Amino acid sequence: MGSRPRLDVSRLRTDDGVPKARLAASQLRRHRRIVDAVIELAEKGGFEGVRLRDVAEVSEVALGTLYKYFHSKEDILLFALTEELEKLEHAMAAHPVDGTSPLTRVTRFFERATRGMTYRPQFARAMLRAMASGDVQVASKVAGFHSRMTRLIVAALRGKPVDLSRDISPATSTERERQVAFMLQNVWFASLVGWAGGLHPTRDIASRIRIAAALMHTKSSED
Amino acid sequence: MGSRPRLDVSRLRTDDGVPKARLAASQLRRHRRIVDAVIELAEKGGFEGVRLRDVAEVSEVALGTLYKYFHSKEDILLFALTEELEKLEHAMAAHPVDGTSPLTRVTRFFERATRGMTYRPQFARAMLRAMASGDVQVASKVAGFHSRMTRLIVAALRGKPVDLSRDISPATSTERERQVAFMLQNVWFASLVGWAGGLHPTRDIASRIRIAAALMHTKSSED
DNA sequence: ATCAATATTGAAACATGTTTCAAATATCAA
DNA sequence: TTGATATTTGAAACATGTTTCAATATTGAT
Repeated sequence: MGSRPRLDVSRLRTDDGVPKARLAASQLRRHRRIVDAVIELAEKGGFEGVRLRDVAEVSEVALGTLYKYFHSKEDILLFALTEELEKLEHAMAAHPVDGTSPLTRVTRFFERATRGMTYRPQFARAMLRAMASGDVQVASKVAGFHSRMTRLIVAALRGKPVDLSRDISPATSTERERQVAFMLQNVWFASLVGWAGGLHPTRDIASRIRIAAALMHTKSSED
Repeated sequence: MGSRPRLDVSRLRTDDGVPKARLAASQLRRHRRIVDAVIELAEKGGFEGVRLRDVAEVSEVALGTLYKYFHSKEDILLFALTEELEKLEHAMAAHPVDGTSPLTRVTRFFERATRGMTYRPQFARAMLRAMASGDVQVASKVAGFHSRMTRLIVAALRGKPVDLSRDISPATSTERERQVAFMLQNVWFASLVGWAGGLHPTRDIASRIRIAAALMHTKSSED
């Protein structure tokens, strides 16, 4: 919260993750080194494994500089999460999920998303922890994540490829679709957190989603 | 995680919050002073407002002793949350929610629960933050919280008073009821977190629950 | 190439959760 | 009451996220 960096280098990208122009190549490289170092450390030791002094050392950047680029430890992990989401978006655009009913498709979508998260368990745990930090700073980014996920879910419900070029706006989906997407995300997130805490195995995540979708009678996308 | 306290004073209560016998009265008093101090500080400054050095000072207990009674800052806040849940349980037992349909009743139940949480916003934020900490230590307590909430939700769906004397067991509810309860809790929690992060007003919490319940066709408790 | 503006470094300091431990107290059975 | 045992205290130390700042380096316009 306190004082912002004097020079707002941290605005390399907008809050939505859109790259801002006008950034020296060396700065982009520094930015990447930082993120890569965090990923590397998170893969080994999860959230706690990411010690910022180590991040600074691995990425060959001064500790103070880290804070010119990011607001906090959580902020870096959220950035990494955004990159994961981008991968998922591209995968969905290139290879839309198939299946004959919205229920099947949406279930398969979440299976894919879950696999992407749980493939590197420690890294996933670190990102989840960052999301759940409850920090106000972070909450708005989480909201952005949410609306991008909604777009993907709606596409899966409809059985159409996502149109990534199209802006994210409520106009592209019905109220009902957004409500369903909202709930499924809630269930997905809660299940991931439970999984991360060791309360249940990976497989349960998918089954909860399926149950939730079924409960909402996700048979046809309008009903 | 690390080393447990040498002498397990911290087991004043079991993980479920059930008081264990055989505790000197002076220890119970210390325990209470600690919790009260945390509540007092959390009401003023939320999660960050709870500085353990202050807790120690206000409760007139040495810092090291705090850690004989609780595993962490989150642990104390979770204890406070459990107490809130107990209040809710007693309120529901004494004055069951009424309404002619499961949808109405469950909605009213969550309105009551929400009011109980948001009445002291900073305190609520602190408890939510503790819940979301992602700590494994804490995850199992959250699971316990979950099943107690499930019992209350099922009672509301059925329009019967909770039987607090009855043990919490799956046998007391149908699969379907538990699934609905699970999802509503996910939505409730996510909405509370969104509210805590300033993303939306209190009123939206109730409306999301209503929408979620309606989506699941919570018209009669078996259907 | 030179200079002014801007960014990075290195190192120390700070804040706060958590741990440690010897000395002082409290508790309780005999 | 006394002594053995268990608990609490007080104070310092530790770990790690975050901030600060003077000295140094980089960059971009001229």
